[in-house]
Order: sequence, then C-alpha cells, then structure tokens
Amino acid sequence: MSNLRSLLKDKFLMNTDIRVRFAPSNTGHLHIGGARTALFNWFFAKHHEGTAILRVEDTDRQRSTEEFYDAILEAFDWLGLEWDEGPYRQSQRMDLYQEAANKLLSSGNAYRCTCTPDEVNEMRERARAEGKTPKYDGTCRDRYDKDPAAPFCLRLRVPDEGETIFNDILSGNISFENSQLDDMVIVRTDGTPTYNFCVAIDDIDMQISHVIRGNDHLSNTPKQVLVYRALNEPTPKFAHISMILGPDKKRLSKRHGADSVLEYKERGFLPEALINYLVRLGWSHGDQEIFTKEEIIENFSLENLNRSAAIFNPEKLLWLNQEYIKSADSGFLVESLDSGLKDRGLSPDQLNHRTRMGIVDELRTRSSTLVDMIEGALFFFEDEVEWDEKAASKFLTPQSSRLMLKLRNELSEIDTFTSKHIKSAFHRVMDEEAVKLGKLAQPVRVAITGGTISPGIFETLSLLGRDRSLHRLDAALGRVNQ
RNA sequence: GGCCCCUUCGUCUAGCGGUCAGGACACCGGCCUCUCACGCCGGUAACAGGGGUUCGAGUCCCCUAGGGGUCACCA
Repeated sequence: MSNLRSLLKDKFLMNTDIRVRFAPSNTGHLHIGGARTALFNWFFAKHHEGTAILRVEDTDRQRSTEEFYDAILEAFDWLGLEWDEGPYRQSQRMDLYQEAANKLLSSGNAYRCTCTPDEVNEMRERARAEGKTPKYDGTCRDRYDKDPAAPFCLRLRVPDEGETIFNDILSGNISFENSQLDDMVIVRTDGTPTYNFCVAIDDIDMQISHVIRGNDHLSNTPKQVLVYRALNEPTPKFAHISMILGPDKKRLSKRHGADSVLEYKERGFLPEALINYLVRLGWSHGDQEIFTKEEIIENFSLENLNRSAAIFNPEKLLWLNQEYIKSADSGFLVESLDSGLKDRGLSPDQLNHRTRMGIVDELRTRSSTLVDMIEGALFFFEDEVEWDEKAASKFLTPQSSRLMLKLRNELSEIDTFTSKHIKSAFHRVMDEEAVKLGKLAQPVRVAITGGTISPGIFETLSLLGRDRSLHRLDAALGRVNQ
C-alpha cells in the first residue's frame, strides 16, 4: 500500500469510524451507573459496527488497586460485554502524556508553576471571600524570576476571556465562560499527569469519535476541549447522559444498596435482565420493555436517550429478572440450582437431572431471582425437613393426620409416582372422607416441605419421589402422635 | 454561593403543534386456584407554576420554582 493510500485510508477511518471508549477508574467496583454508561457506549458501537474500547484510568496511585481492576474485568465478563480494544491502562501510557506535555510547554500553551498548593489554596480562599470564582490567579504565567531549582507543576494556559463552546448530542451547544475556568494543572509536581489532561490525550490518541459519559463530566468537558484546542486537534462528539439517582433523588451510592455489578450476580440476577433494565433507564424504543441484546443493538441510538436523571427502581429490576427467569433455558437454571445447592453443602445428585429440570420449571414462575429459586428448592434436597412451627401447629393436627395416613397408604400403592396418579390418590381420600382438596393438601404440604408455600402439591410429591414423600409423611405423622 | 444540566402518573417512559395524554413496574379490585406464584380482566394516578408565540401548546420561547451535577497537584 502506498503512503498516499494509507494516508487516505487513515483519513477515511478517522472521519467515518465510530470509536467509543468506556473509561472507569479502578478505585472501586464497576457499579451500576458505570455499567449503564459502558452499556450505552457498547451498544452505540455495535449499532454502528464501530469499535468499543475499554480504558482503565489508573493514575490515582493511592486508590487504584489490582483487585478492583480484576473485578471490573470480571464484571464485564459476567455481563457478556466484550471489548474490541483494551483494556488499556493509563499507567502504561506515561510516555504519551509526557510527550504531549512537552509539546504544550514548547508551544507556550503550558507553563511551569512554582506556586505551592498552600499558596494556591489561599488564592482560592481569597477569591471565594470576594464572591468570585475560586481559581488559580495565573501568578506564574509570565514570570521570569522563578527559582529554577524550585519544584514545579505544569499548568495549561487558559484564555482569560471569551468562551469555550462545544456541542453535546443530547443538550445542544453548551458554553462556558473562560473566566470561570482556571489554568488547570496538567502535570503534577511529582511528574504525573492529571485526569483531565490524560483523558484528552488518550481520546486523541485513540481517535475516539464519540465521548459518551455521565453528565457529571459536563463541567470537565471545557477543560478537555481546551487541551484539544491547545494541541490543534479536532474534538470528538460528546453525549453526556443522565445519571442514575437513588430513591431519595440523591446520587446513587452504597447506601441505596445498589452498588457493584458483581453483587447483582451474587443476588441471583441474570446479566440479560440487568442489562435490559439499565439500558431502559434513559433509553426507550416505543413501548417495548423487554429486549434481547440483538434488539438493543439494532435499535439503539443516542437520539432516543432521555436527558433527565432516572431513579433506580429495584422492583422493576426484580420484575424483569423474573421475566428472564421465566423464559430461561431449563438447563441453565439447573446449573444455577446445582451450584447454589453445593454452596449450601447439599448434593444436587440426590435427584436426577430430569427431576431437577422439573423442579426449576415449577419454580421459575415463583422466583424473582436465582437465589429465590434455590431457596425454594432446598426442601427437595434436605435430608429432613424442619417444620415451621406456626405452620406445623396449624396443619399437623390429629384431624389432618387421619387424612394423611389414608393418603400415605394410597400413595404407597402407586406404581408410577406421577402427578396424575398422585392426584387420583388424593381424590380417593377426598371422596371417602368428603373433604375438599385444601383440607388435605395443606397439611401434606407442611409435612413434606416444612412450610405452607410450594409448587402444586401433586407436582411437588411427584418430584420428591415416592420413598422420600412417604418418609416425610411418616415423620410428620410421628410428630402428631407424640 | 458561581457555573452547567434537567423537569409527563409514586417510579421507568411514549409523545417530536391538533391524542379521550399511551405503555410498563408498583399499588388496588376481580377471575383462576390445594398454598405461593404465574396467567387473564379491570381500576386509581401525570404534562412543576407563570407569562408569551400560535387558530391551536405536554410539544416552541422567556421567567420563576424545584431537583441534580460540578467547582483539586481525585478520577
């Protein structure tokens, strides 16, 4: 390929390729707000057949940890989001920032500042006291008497007047008075680059076409735009999406119980449900509530994003999760059940795979989460049921024990223990004793499950199997006769 | 406080000048029913307020109020 052609191709790619990045810092887990931002980036890229990039901003040496780095990747792995590029790490790109800083220094867009943090704070205090915007006053801008031996940081020279305007896809033109901005530090005294600087440099270097991020970054944007301008680089398109708020309309935090993505995994949510819920917070496609990943990719667009903040609603997430559980593959549910049982020290193999398929199929309409499902299935796998006292004293009575004994004998006669045959057995007892099903079913339910809640009694008995059913009935009868 | 963003049922939202303001979650009834669910049917509930523009504003403009965000040698 000739130089000219490769140049043209680069030009072409630069203008038409959609390249987005999600840039978390590894100072904490991937929380659901971050996940939603990641999702919007990812779906936008996929919709346009562009490139989704993961870039970890790990320049905070105090708070960044490898544990969080791994946890973030694990969260994406669980969500099933694969990144086309990355993870890049800012900590490994220091040369790039250094080079850019030198460029700005030699072009005069940046300068050395020897003011100490204390002095700068004083300036801010003073300005605040005078009712002005607290900012660095530019003391070192054009100073020639700086002590060459004094430690220094690098600041960006920001115009005193005029305004910095950029276009936001969601909000239109947004302008900031330059007088509101100060000469921000781009390289610290210790030589490390700062956030707003790295972001701009990376976005330039990675040829990011669209910056999609939370609108808590809106006021950072002019600072970054100024870096672009100083470097004579075209700015990407911006889309500042609304944030997720807690029920008290405050910024989502640990207090709201809605934190890390992996925690949702632990609580028994399906990644598809979480994705669906998060994407629908701020984005919609007509009246549709449930979307496959493919449907989101097909229909996603930034134009359909809502500008206002959304309040996180756990109930709706729960509903969606159940919807996904209701239509989940039985094999998958059995796997979840099995691992949940093992975690609780129970052996899934007590009942064969076919039976476990039956169990999850009975439980899927009764479970908002996989944890609910597992807990609802425990009685099938425990050796002895522990009767709930309240339920037992109400239903395991001498009156009901007579019925249960009859039923026990009927059940022991059945050769294939299917729900159909079990049902017949129940009816024989009901007819003989002239009682309604409820009179018999509820005591039996307590006897074999320990409580008053379970799938249909015929199905439950059938799934439990004859031997174990009879054993539990006997145990319950024993209790009554004590 | 300065600056910036936002404002349709309790919540998520549809609406892109003319709609009985639609859907979903939640809630409340009813049906189904062996418990719990599921399912089905029905119901309550919103354009923050005030000015304009227009024959006509949830939709366009302005003001007010409220909410949020942000003001570091953190990210």
